[in-house]
Amino acid sequence: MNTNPEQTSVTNPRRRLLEAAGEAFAERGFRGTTVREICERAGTNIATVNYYFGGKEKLYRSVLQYSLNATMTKYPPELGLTERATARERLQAFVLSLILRLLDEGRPSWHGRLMAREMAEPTSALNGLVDDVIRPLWGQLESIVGELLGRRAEPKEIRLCAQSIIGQCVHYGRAKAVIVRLYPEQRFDSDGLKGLADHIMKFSLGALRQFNREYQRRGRALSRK
Amino acid sequence: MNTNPEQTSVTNPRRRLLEAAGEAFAERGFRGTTVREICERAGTNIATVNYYFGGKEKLYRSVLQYSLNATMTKYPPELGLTERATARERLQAFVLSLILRLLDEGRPSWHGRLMAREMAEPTSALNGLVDDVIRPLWGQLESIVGELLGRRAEPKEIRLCAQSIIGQCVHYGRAKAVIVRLYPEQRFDSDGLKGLADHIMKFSLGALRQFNREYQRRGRALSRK
DNA sequence: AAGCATATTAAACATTTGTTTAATTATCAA
DNA sequence: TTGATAATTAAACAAATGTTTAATATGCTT
Repeated sequence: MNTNPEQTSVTNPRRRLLEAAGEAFAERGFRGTTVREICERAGTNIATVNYYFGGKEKLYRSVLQYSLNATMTKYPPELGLTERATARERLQAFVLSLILRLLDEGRPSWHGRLMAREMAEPTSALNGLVDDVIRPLWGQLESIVGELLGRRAEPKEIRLCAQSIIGQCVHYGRAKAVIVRLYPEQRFDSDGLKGLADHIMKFSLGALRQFNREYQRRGRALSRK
Repeated sequence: MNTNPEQTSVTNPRRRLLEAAGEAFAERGFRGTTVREICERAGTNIATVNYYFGGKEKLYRSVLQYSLNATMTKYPPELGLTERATARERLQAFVLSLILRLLDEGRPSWHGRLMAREMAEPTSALNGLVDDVIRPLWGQLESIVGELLGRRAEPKEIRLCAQSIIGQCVHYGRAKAVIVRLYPEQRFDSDGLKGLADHIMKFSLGALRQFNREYQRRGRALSRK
C-alpha cells in the first residue's frame, strides 16, 4: 500500500513538464516545440518526456487535458457571481475572465493562449476541445447576449454578436507584441487589462443597444400596419 | 545582353517556392515548416531553397516581402473608392477587404494569415512588418473611426474602437476551423464573407453611434453648467 | 540491511532537417 | 556548334530531433 501523498508540489517533475510544455506549445505550437527545450524549461532530463508521458504527442494531449482542468479554475467565467446577477454583470465577468485568461502575467495565461492556438491550428485534439470547452463557453456567452438582445433577436444574430465580442477579447492575446510596439502607452498590467475589458464592454453594449433600438423601431413599424 | 523576359509565370520555380512557402508558413509558422514540405508543395528539388533564396531564413524574409507587395493588390483597403467616399463607405471597404484577405478561398488568403501569424509569433521580421504594413493599415482605420466619432473623441478611445473592429475581423481567420464545426450553417463562400463583413459593420457602427450619443449627452451636460 | 519499485540520467540510436557539393542538364549568345 | 552561364538534381554531410536503452540513484516496505 503506497501511502505517499500524491505529489502535487511544483517541485514535482511531472508537473513541471506539464507547465513548461504548456508555455512552449502555446508559444511555438506542437511542431515548433522540441522536447529538449521543454525539458530545459522544466529542468528535467530529456528521457522524462517518454518516462512520464510516453512521448511528445501524448505530452501534448496531457497538456491539453491539464489545461482543460485548470482553465476555469483561476478565472471562471462567472467570477463568483450569484444567480441573481444581471446579464450585464455576467457579460462583464465573462469578458474580464477571458481577457485575464489570455493576458494575465504569469504562468496560467498560457492556457488561454494554447486554446487559441489549437483553434487556429487544429490538431487531432480539436474535436475534444470544441466539445468540452469551446461549445459551452461560447454557448454561455450566447445565452448572455440573447438575454440582452431580448426575444426579437434571431439565433444567427445572437451568434454573430457573440463572435464579435469574443473576437475583440482574443485579439489582444494575439496581437500584444504589435500593440506594445505601436502603442507603448497601452499597459498590460492588472489595471491595463481591466481597462481593455471595460472598453470591450462599452463597445459591445453600445452595439447591442443599437440592435435593441432597431427591434423597437421594427416593432413600431409593425404595429402601425 | 539578356533579353529573356522576366519569368513571371506561375511555372517559374522561384515563384512557386514563394507561394508554397507562404502557405506553409501561414499554416505552421517558421519553425514548424520544413524545407522539404515546401519543396514538395512547390514541386521543386530541396536544394532550390538554397539556390534561389540562400536558405530557409532568407526564404521566409522573401516570402514576407513578397506578401507585402501582394497583400494590398487584390484587396486594397479602399477597394476602389474615390476620395469622395464617406467614412462609412470607407469603413465598409476596409472591413470587407480585411475579411477577404484572411478568408477568401484560394491562394492569396495566406498573406493575411501569415501576417496574423507573424503578429502572434514575432520573428526578427516583425519590426519591418509593423512599420510597413500594420502601422499604416491601423492608422487608416483609426482615421476613419476618428471621423465617425467626431472631434470629441479622445485618441485612446479611437484607438481602442479601431482595435475592437480589427479584432472582430481577424477572429474569423483564426477560429474558422472551430466555427465550421460548431456552426455548420455559417458559410465562408463569397456571400458568407460578405455577410460577416456586414454584421461587423452593423455591430461596429452601432457601437460608434452609442459613443456619439454619449458625447452629445456630455455636451448638453456641459452647456447646462 | 535487503529487496523491490520508481525515478533519474547519460549515452546511444534512428530518423529528420537544413545545407552543401558536385555532376548533369538546359539555356543562351556568338 | 561551341562555350559560358544558369538551373536542376541526387547524394552526402552535419546537426537537430524524438525515442530507446541500460545503468545508477532514490524511496519505500519488510
